[in-house]
Amino acid sequence: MFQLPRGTRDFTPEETEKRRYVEENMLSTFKSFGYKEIQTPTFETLELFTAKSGDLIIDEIYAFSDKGGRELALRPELTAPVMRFYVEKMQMEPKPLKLFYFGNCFRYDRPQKGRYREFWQAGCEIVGTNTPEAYAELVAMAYTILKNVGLKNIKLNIGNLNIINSTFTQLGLSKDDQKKLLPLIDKSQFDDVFSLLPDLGITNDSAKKFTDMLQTSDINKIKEFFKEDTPAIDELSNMEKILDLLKSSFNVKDFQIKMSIVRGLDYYKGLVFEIDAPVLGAEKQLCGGGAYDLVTLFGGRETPTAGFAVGFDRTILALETEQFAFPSFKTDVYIIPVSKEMIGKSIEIAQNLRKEGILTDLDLLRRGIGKSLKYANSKNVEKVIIIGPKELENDSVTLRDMKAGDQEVVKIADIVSKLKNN
RNA sequence: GCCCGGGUAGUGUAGCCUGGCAACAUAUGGGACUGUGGAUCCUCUGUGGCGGGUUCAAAUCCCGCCUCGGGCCCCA
Repeated sequence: MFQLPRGTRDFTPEETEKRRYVEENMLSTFKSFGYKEIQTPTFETLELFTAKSGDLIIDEIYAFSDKGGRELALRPELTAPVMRFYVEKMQMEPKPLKLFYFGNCFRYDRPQKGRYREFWQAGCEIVGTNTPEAYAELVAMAYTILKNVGLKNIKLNIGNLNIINSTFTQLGLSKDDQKKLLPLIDKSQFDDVFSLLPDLGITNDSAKKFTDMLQTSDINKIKEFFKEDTPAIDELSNMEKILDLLKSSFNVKDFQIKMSIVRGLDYYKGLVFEIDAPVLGAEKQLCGGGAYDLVTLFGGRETPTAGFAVGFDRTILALETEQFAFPSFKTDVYIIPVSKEMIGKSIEIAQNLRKEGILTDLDLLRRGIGKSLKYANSKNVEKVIIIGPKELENDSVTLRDMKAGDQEVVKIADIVSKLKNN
């Protein structure tokens, strides 16, 4: 017996149908916002990812050498590949450039619910604009994607790294000090932040104002923290515009300002946001994104970029936890030949139905009618066509409605119209 | 990488503590039923995650590993 590799999964027909439904739903939302889908390879050069995220992450990357000695890696995420693609081949495309993707990614991590070694991400990047309306649209689209697939209970949090950085500057905190604070802020351990600040030379009063600011969702309170002429004021008014547009024009109202969003890496600039599904427990983040700069890191001409990624597997889990009613995908018709002699004619009829776009299955086990009906029933097929010599003499078949339990004799020429009318 | 809890036919479970023929339900194939389903009955097939130890004897006790899950770490 062989076993699945740790952290990977098989998907049954039912699961695959669910996943395909959600995938198509997500992709159509991207498209509705004018985004175009792209694809990149499953593996890339290892340095693409280490350049972006540092050598540390190599522990969590599926890295390998190929037979030519090239250092390669299964992609752990898709932003870097998309930006590589952009810098290599798409820099001259008209702006803004709106790209989305859907694909599997790989991380060597301890698996648990909502975290797998092979997982799927849907996401997008927008290149060449940093207007408030572009960012508001980005956030609204992330929110809309999750709402459109049918999630009821999600939480959208919006922050801004430039503003956080300005607070550090204003408080006169060194890079080292910031490194101590950021993990605590990220984990919302504000009491620990507060008690650490005096050690870094911050007065109790400032420390209080700082930790209050981190926890407020009132943008005016955040403004009060800053002196009039700091760059943060511009960033704040930008953020205010984004939030206004979200609320009044995109009609996305249930979000929170959360200044304590830090996100992992330092190529994020300005806007950051996250969407959680509280039902999921420990691994509850469904979506994360923001503005970032990878283009210059990858050798391209400087241009604003922003994007987000949605955890596809977690979205499915959240839908299941919320007991979402996934549509069922049934076979429309099951054809039963009553005897061996009827098989040829049955196949012929099946083929005609298939040409008409009717999902048609056919008995392939030469089973009796009773068993065949039982099978059709267990597969939730709605209609059964029974093909036997009696009806065939009049160019007819028996069409049986499995739900109602009644049946009628129908001319072969009329089957399609009969089926389509129901 | 750390702590904790699981793993018994395809699926869901019992038995484990206190070692003694592996059980039940359901599903699958065949049949009762040679032209009519969901019911009923009969029947075939299919089981201890893997490896080692203790023992006359291991699903059961012990050890290691694999794997799933809860919580950490991390989360690009």
